[in-house]
Parts: sequence; structure tokens; C-alpha cells
Amino acid sequence: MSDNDGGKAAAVPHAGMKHVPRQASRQPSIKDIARLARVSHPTVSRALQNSPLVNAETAAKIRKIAEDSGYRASAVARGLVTRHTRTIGLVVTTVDDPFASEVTCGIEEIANDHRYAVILANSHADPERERRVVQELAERRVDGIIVTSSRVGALYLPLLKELEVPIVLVNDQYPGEFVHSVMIANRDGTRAATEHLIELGHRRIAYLGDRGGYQSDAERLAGYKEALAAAGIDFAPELAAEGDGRPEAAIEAMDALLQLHHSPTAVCCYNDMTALGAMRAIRARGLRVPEDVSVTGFDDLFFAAYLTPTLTTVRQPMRRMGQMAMENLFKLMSGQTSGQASGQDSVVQIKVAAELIVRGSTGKAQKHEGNHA
Amino acid sequence: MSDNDGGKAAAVPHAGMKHVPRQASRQPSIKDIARLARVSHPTVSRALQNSPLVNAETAAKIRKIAEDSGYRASAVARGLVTRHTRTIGLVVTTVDDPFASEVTCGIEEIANDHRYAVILANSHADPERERRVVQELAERRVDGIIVTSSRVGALYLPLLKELEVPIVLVNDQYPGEFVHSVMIANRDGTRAATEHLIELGHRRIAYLGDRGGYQSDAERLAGYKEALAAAGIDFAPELAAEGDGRPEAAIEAMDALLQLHHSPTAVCCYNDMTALGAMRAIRARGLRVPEDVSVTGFDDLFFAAYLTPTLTTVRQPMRRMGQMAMENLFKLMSGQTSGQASGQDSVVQIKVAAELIVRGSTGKAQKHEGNHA
DNA sequence: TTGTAGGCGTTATCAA
DNA sequence: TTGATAACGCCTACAA
Repeated sequence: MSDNDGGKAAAVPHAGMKHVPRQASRQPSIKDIARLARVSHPTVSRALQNSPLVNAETAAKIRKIAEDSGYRASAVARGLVTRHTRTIGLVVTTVDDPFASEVTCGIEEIANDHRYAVILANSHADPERERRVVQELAERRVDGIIVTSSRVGALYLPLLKELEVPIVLVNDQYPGEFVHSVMIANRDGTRAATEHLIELGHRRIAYLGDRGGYQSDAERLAGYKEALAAAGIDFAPELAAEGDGRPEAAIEAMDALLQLHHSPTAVCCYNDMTALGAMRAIRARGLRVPEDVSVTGFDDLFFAAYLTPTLTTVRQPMRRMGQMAMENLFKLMSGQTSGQASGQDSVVQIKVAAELIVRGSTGKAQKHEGNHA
Repeated sequence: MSDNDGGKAAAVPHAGMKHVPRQASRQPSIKDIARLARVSHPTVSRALQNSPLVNAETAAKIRKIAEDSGYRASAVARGLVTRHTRTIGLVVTTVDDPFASEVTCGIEEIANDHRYAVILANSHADPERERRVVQELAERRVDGIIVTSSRVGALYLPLLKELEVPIVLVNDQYPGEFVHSVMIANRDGTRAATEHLIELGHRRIAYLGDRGGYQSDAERLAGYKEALAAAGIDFAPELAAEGDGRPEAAIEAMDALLQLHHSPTAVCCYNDMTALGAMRAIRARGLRVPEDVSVTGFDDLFFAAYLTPTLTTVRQPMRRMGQMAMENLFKLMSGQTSGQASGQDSVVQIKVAAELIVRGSTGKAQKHEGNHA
């Protein structure tokens, strides 16, 4: 008998049982069930997978026994032999960022539908840490990885090649054969927001960005510049400020803008969190939004419609983008297991449309405020 | 040779290689490394674990080879033999709830410090689904589970007994030997908030709760009632309304309160999201906060200090609570592996203090508004 | 200090 | 329809 425990399964702890309170008794294994049902373990395996090649009666009997004994097949053991874990890794800067948590929700939703588990890892926007967590995910043999707002960029390529795990990036991209992505139309978004401000008569418009060095920020800044250029307004470097994507830093940056000799009458923010800080800084100086300064955000987080005034912003379908990333990843994963060349020539880069939502934080420029310094 | 692949490791795919683009070549295994280093695989295992029982030179050589070949030990295989996965399961109602994401952050932080991975699962506040995801976590052989805002309550007990996995609940508790918890002092929190309103002269104070049936809500309602009773104010059932913990539902509920013949001059909300909706509803009727109606929240989410007016609320150290839950779980897990009776008589129920943060959304009651209907 | 042997709990591949 | 038997990749004795 090559059995591991010779019969002292959870159910029947005979032998040397002294008075051990609650022996950390193993969960029942497939062999325990097999013994109870008087069949071989492969049969149990088949029965539990509803294989047609097993007698209906014995299958029912087996399932009953398994049920009664609280048997739960070990995904660990299964993963070892099947070579896939039904697990994906998700790397976000930090989940307490509303953008990340919305995307995460979309991902989890689709993953869960397919009975995949999601391992969550925070990179804290630290490239080094990001690399480390990706490595750890690889050790855990995740079937795929999604990374949002990556900071690593080019550093990925060699790692990816090595990992041989499909990866999808959200709101970042890297021009390589291994990297697929889902991105919002950043440039279109801020261009639309800036055009809207221009239409309202603003000429002195600031851009309050993110110093994190994200591709998103570069693109949004570009969209802002495009709109200015199209309207014949010179880009004023002193009007391009930087926060870190969170309200606190935005306050400082906005305050500095307001202290400029010829301060802006409108500000196009990198995202809604930044806009939150900008609005606060504006009010702190006794100015009003939008009468004195108009503000636009980006993301359309849940609170945007609840602020006073409500926030004009560029909507990003975050949850949907998460879903798309996950669906995309599933495609890649199935393509890979089916022995296909892992989508070398089918790099998918999905671009999602951005939508300007006009609300109360933007208004007409004051007449008396000029257009040149 | 009992080797699995007879030498055709990732490095040397000889034999029948036709023109297969990129053979899904296995990641190198410990045996591959052993062969390359001309030692046995246990030696490799030891070297990689920095075991002192291996010659320093050979260890170095082995590590170099492992490094060069991109070897990453399989956590799956390791988990199978060590019987623990260095993985914990986290069940939240939904990660896009700011409270949940803050808690999640704290958990992930501590887990990551210990090189544990976190599997994220959303219950969507559905007891059935909650049970299902917990089962799945068990199949994946997580070493522990944390559940926030559980809806299952009593249903857990039998399941837990069966699972034999340590569990920690956040903001819910169940009086059983298997369930440990970290909770905020709900009752103290709303009592303090309500007392604050009473001190401001309010007598007609509403409570805007959560119909989800959470223990938190019951406790917060109790705290509100306590404060009223202490001040000799009768509890008016018509002033106890219910939302669902999100702004939209709160708008409706608040609006109904405002339509009461003798409407409230202040409202104590279940949480900040609810307060967000309440404030909007108040404004929608042309009333002002706090001049006409004062509002208090609960949680102190990031946006509370950025609203206009800023929100008076009960602070809950969410991230810290997540950390505590995780630290607690680690204690339970180590106690278990060390062969202890899994903490039967050491059920830990941590109660965290709530702190009232007074800001701008609460003000003195108007003189002309009476105190009885 | 190193190697041999065995087992962790599954699924897969054969025969029977 | 079922049962032996062999992996999967690692770790842990125990032996050398």
C-alpha cells in the first residue's frame, strides 16, 4: 500500500490519539474518498469532473461521499499537473486609488465569471517594487498578468520574454510584441476639455499634471497643447504645473499657479483627484469656481457629480476598461495553451474613447481678464 | 533516468523541432538547474534557500546558473509539499467601495511585507456568493481568510469548522470560537456625532442608515439612539431612514426626510457615501448645509475634507484596521502551524476607537426651528 | 557536504 | 467503465 496515511483520514483518527485537542488533521484527499467509495482515485477524479466515462450510479455515490466528508479538491495539486492555476496577477499602483479600484472591479468581475482568481499586488508606483511583484507572480505561476499605470515600461521587455506569461497593460503601453494594452484616448480627452474651456472664452489655461512620469500624463499634456495650438494660443510653460495625482500635492501646485502675475482663469487637471485639490486651493484664496477659475478633471470618479460645484470632467469607463483588459487576457491565454504562437503578430492595443462630461465647474471667462501677459 | 524530459530543457530544444514558432517550452525546473550545475536537485534546493549545509562555492555557482537561466521556483509545487501557500484570501463586498479599498490597502501592505499574496474576491454583499468565494478560497488552500463587512454571519460557523482555516472579520463579528475580528466602535462613533449635533442645539435629528442588514448599521443606529435618550429626546421612528450605503439611494431617502411635515434640522449618516447623497438632496431642495440642515458622516474617506462644506464625520482608521486584521491573522496562522490548538480560547476581538472630526457640515440649529412636532 | 528515495494530491495515459 | 501507474516540481528525511 503506497498510500500516504494508511487510512487515518480526517474521518477516522484511530491509533495513537492521546487527547490532542484538535489535531491539524489533513483535509481529506482524493484517495480518502476513493477508499470510502471503494473505487480508485482516478475514478473519483473523473466523477467529480462530471466525466461521461463513469457510471452514473457510482458517480452519484462518489459525489455524495465527497460532499459529506467536506472534500475539496486541492487547486494546488491540480495546478501542478495541469500547468495552469486559474489565477491571474493584477498589479496596481495602489488599490485605494479610486481609478485603480474601479478597474480592479471590472477585472475581478470577468475573472470571477470564469472562475479565475485574482492576486492583487500594489506597486506603489515604484518601478523596482513593480518588477519584484511581477517576479513573484511568475513564481506563483499565474496564467496571466494585468498591470495598470505601469512605471516600468521598457524595463519589461526582457522580463516578459523570460516569463512567457501573457500580459495586458491598462493605461500604459509598450511597443513590443509581448505587450498588449487597453488605453483611454488621453489626448482626445484633454483636447476636448481644453477646447471646451476655450469656447467659454478662456485664453489663459493651465495644465495641472502628474510628475510621476506616466505616459498618460504626457499624452494628456499633448492633447491640451493641441487644443491651444488649434486656437492660436501660445503654450505658456509657466502654466504647466505638476502634482502627483493626489489632492494634497495639487493644492500646492494650484496655489503656485494662482500666485503667478498673470494667473490662469481655467485649469485642465490630469485627473479628478488633482481637480479636487485644485478646487480647494482656489477657494482657499477666496476665489470661486467657476466664476473666477474654471476647472476640468479626468476620470469621472464617483464623487465628481457630488461636488459643489459638480465637476466637469473627461469620463473614462474604468470598470469597462478593466473588463476589456481581462477579456483580452483570456484571449491571449487561450491562444497560448492551444499551442499557437503566442499572438506575436496579433498584438492588441485597444483604445477606448473618452467623453467630455460638462458640469458646473466650468463657466464663461470673465470679460475683464485678458488673453496675453 | 527517471528525469521528466531527458534533457530537452528550455535551453536545448533538439529532436523533432520542425518550425514551431515558439514552442511553449516549460520554464526550467530544479532538475534542469541541477543538471547544468552537475549536482543533485536537492543541492540546488538547498543552495537557493541559502542553507548553510551547502558548500559556499557550489552554492554561488548554482545561484548563478539559476539566475542566468531565469529559473523561478514553482510556488505551486512548493505549496503542495509544504502544505501552505503563503496566500491569504480577502473577501470584500466590492473593491470600488472606498472603505473596502482602504482596508484592502492595509492588508496588502502587511501581507506583502511577509511575502504573502492576497487573493481578492468580491462578494457583492450577496451571502450566497460570499459563501461560494470562501469555498473557492479553501480549494486554493489559502493559509487564512479575511472578510470585510460580511453578510453571512451565523451561516459561517459550520463552514468554518469544516474549513479549518483561520478567519478574521473586519467590521463584523460572530460569537464563535473560530471567528476573530477587528471592529470600529460603531456605537461610540454615532453617539459622539449625535451628541455633537445635540450640543449645537438640534433636537430633530434623523438617522440615515443602510438597509443591507449589517451589524455596523445596527450598532450605529444604537449609538444615535443612546445619544438622543441621554439628552431626553424621544426617538422618532419616521426620522430613521435607510439607504444602501451609496450616494444615489441616500438622495431618495434624504429627500423623503425633507418632505416630512416636521423635517429634521440635522442628519446623522451611516457613512460618508451616504452623507454625499444627503448633502446633494438637501441642496437640490434649495436648502443649505449646514445653515438649514447639518450633516455628519462616518469613515472619513479621502474626499471628506474636500467637500464644500467640508464634512463632519467619524474617523475610522481604515488602513490601520486592515493592517491589524492581517497582523492578527498572521498570529492565528502561526499558532496553527506550530501545532497549537488553533486559538480556541484566544478569540481575539479587537475594537478600534472612533474619532469625531468636526468640520464644516455641522452648525448651530436655527432658533426658529422647534423641538417638538 | 552531497546524493538517493519518497511523497505532497492531482490529472493523464494507458491497459484491462 | 474502471484501475494501475506515472508524472507535475518541489522539499525532507536519511544515507553516504
